[in-house]
Amino acid sequence: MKKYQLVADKIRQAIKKNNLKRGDKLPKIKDLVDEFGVSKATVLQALALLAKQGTVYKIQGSGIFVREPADLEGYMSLLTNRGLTGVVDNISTEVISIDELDEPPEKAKKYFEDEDLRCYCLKRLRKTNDKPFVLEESYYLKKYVPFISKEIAQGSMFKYISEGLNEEIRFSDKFMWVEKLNECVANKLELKAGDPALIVNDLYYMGNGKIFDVSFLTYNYQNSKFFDQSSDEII
Amino acid sequence: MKKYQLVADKIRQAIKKNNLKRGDKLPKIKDLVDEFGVSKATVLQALALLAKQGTVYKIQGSGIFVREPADLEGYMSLLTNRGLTGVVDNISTEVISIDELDEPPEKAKKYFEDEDLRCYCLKRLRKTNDKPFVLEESYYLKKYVPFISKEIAQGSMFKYISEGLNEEIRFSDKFMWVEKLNECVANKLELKAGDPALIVNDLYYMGNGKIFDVSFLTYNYQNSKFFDQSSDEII
DNA sequence: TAGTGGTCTAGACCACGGG
DNA sequence: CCGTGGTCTAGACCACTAG
Repeated sequence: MKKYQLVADKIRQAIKKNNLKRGDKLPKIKDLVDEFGVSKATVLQALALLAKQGTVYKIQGSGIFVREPADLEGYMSLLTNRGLTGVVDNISTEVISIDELDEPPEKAKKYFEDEDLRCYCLKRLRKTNDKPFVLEESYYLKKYVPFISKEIAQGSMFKYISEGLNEEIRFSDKFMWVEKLNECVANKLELKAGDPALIVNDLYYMGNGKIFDVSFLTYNYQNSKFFDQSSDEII
Repeated sequence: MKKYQLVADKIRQAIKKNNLKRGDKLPKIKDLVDEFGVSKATVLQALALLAKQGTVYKIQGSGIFVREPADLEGYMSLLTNRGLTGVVDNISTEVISIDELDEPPEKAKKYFEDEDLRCYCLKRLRKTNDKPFVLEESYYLKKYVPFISKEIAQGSMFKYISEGLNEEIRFSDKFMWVEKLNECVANKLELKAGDPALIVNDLYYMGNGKIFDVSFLTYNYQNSKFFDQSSDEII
């Protein structure tokens, strides 16, 4: 565990413990430096991490403040590459199919840059409180994800990749649009043909810069809403 | 202009000038330090900025590489708080109405934390290549945005606020969902009642942590698609 | 004008990737 | 093993906020 992550965790805990709310002030940087016995740069890194996650913001000449989202109940983060966490409760997963392909269909193939295009095609329906909210169609290169079983697919693929395979997801590209559902997809999502849906096309990159996963997510418009907290801080 | 911004600009220019493509390698950090005559920390800050903008990525023990989005033609960034830039061309704006209110409607009012709730309500229809792609309904607190004219609203509100009013937009919360359009909104977007739309509810914060703008954007599903590039780098 | 965050330096040492 | 990025330190000085 890196020092700045530890410091970030401690600050997060302190916010929770002291029940600090949006706009409440944190100790000044110098105090954090003394309290945690680290250098200013390390505290700044920790604060950068927290700022990126939407937990705090800094005002030059004034202080560090808690930035708490008004109310995220039921909203899910579109943007962190960490799967679904926290705000969406009672998630269950129905594995529809796991196929092994010599190469993915064109819509996914065009993004991969490896020669060896053998891949898994995984289709899942994910539910929250028994209501379907997203239909997933994912293509994983076997080169990076050599094995997927139904049991694995039942859980978090992110967790499996990072912990089970010890591969790191470093960044992602997302393409999003809205369209009308066709009957087949609509049925799976318990909607009707012509109903609206948000489509998210995700490209996930390994630590080496190669795409290992191309996914297409179709969200049920009635059971999914999203949030994002952005900040212009770098450090 | 800060040093790390200058360094970031120079690196960006070098990528362009040398026609570097996705996966191409940049000089190592030590060389960038020497070339620009700054410290390692400054180069790291510049690279953090570029990483955040999706321009580069680093691989420990290997190097710094160009991260170029495959093809962003026609896609717009949902996430930068900088208005619409670059990828969407030929933008025109039709100002529908500018009203002065003693307080905003409840859906916007609930987010503001100031006592003085006098505000402008600005409605605009934005088009790309003469096709409507988003209907905007924005509430600006007069305390922070004391004046809006039709001429101003015709241009970029972001530019007006940052350059004209010299106020800084520091961060934002976004809430997003998909719904079916009602007839009135559909007409403005040249769609039909019941057609799908992406709704984005934006909260924009000033440098002092106060919300000054609450906006509701309704996107035409046929004329708008979005992208986001994320990375887990902090610095 | 005091207090607080922002930028920058110079350099030490760690950790990972790839030949 | 070497080259490269990652983390961390200690401290100087700048820039902004607010009373």
